[in-house]
Amino acid sequence: MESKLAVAALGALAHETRLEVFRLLVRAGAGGLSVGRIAEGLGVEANGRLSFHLKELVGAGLAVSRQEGRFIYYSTNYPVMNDLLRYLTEDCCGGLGCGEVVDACSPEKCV
Amino acid sequence: MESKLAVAALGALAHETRLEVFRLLVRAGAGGLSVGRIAEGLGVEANGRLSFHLKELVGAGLAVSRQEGRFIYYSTNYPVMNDLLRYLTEDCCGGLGCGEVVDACSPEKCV
DNA sequence: TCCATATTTCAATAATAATTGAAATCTTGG
DNA sequence: CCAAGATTTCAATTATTATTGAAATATGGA
Repeated sequence: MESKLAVAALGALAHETRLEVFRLLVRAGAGGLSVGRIAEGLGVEANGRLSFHLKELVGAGLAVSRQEGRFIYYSTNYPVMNDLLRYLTEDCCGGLGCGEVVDACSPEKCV
Repeated sequence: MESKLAVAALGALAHETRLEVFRLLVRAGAGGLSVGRIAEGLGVEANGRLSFHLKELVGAGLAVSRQEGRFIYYSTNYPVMNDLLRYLTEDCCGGLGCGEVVDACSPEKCV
């Protein structure tokens, strides 16, 4: 992962609402959630502000969206999330083997 | 970890210089690096700007500093780093066991 | 087609963070 | 104690990001 992508992703997460959205999506798994469900999960309205924050997460590469009927579903971009975590912990302690993130979450391994 | 602490930590990392400082410190391990060495590792001057960024990392809980002789050493705050990574991946996919960060780096386990 | 639900866009304003350069502090060897 | 290296503080300026509210678009069912 490039430094600029990581900065963009971290900047997107450095906001209370977006961080909660991200965590909600991580919990939701590969299927994701509609905007309405996200708003519900956060206890906020599905308004322009939420839409803006969702767009920011997508712009930073941390989420993807897809249209399904009249709903739009957002879901975590797991490969980018894993890249980001790896980038943060890379070569920890000079590579002395004290543990490094490989894949924090791989939805394809879910039961 | 509380949401506000996570936002502060992510905000501190969402900056090119600070992110590189953090990664440098992660690589350096528990002993950390003096400000001069950090500047060297980044290819910048040890000036007010770098000092400000280091203070930001400490303020966000991601690093700690200690004075040793006429040098000041900064090092990663590993427990906070691990908390942050756990916070981001918590209950991934609803807890279906697709892998979650436990401890990305535990310097006490280093060889 | 028309309506209701779902979601986004936009522009103005407000708030926060980054950069600069110069001066100040702190530490130890001579 | 003084000088030099190491690091920090501060205030002014500039740049970036967030919030608000209202209007716009898109979709599927009656």
